[in-house]
Amino acid sequence: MMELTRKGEYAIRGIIYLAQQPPGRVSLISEIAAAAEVPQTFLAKIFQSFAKLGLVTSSRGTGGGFVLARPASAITLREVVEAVEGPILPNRCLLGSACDRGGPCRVHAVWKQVQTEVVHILDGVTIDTLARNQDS
Amino acid sequence: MMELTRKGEYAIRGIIYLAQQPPGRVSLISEIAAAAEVPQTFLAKIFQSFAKLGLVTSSRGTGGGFVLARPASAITLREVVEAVEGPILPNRCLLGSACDRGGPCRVHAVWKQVQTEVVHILDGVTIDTLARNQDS
DNA sequence: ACCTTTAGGACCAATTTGATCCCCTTTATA
DNA sequence: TATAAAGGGGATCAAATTGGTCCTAAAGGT
Ligand code: SF4
Ligand code: SF4
Repeated sequence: MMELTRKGEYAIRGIIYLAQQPPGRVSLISEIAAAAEVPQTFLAKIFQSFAKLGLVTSSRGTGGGFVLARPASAITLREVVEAVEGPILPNRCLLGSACDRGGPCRVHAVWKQVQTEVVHILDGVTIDTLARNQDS
Repeated sequence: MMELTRKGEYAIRGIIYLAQQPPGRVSLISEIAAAAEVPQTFLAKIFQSFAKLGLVTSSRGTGGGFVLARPASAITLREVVEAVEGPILPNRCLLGSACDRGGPCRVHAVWKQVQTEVVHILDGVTIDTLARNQDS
């Protein structure tokens, strides 16, 4: 239950690589894909989502590629995950106001709590933390 | 992300109904399905899982049906969810010891934390709590 | 025997996931 | 102003998962 999909895993690996580059350095999608060991065309889609959400800046043409749009310390794991997997939502009923049955039941509050906790954890982790190498 | 499937939702609704019955009262799957508004044959499968895991006791033939195998206060929401959805596992790498890539990365610890938190929340909720009606 | 009720497996349609391909647009520069 | 080098976006597709049905067998009561 609650498994991250490949897309989410790839997204994280990809943006971590980008965060490990010298600030301002432009990376090609082919380069990122190779480094993160992810199918290139698939990763391209993922980075399109990133760009649309303003996590990364993309530029086309010769010399184009991707750069982080903000410092890695200002991008949270939650943003990255939600960019490709959609909102953290343990139960559908957390989106629509009420249940399709007779009003929200007691389980509702539990899912709400799960959602809150997970969001909190993921909000507390920034990409620069993840990008730091094992050593130190 | 992290959505409970129909199966999980049905499982919870079904076992809550069972918990709301007078202790020892045997319920037919048809009765539970009608009350919980769940496809009967599908719910039957779910209760089979419950039975195999010892959450409910089943008996066949005339007068047969399902009863909780333990008091509702001794069945946690986690048990119910895991019975049908499998273990709480935010990332595959939490199951196999190490990653298929170069050893567990820093993200690993985050997923571990998510898992621990969610398990903790779900372990803290018992079915009798959920079964109590809105009033009081 | 016969009816009732769960057990278990086979089976199936719809959806989601994981991925590839192709053509378009943008941009630098020869 | 070609032309090559990127990314953008849509169509498409196979595999896996989800959601659900059906049928037969086994067990238990009368
Ligand atoms: S039954 Fe409860 S948990 Fe399920 S959808 Fe309705 S309010 Fe949400
Ligand atoms: S890259 Fe990190 S989070 Fe992903 S599977 Fe490997 S250890 Fe787990």
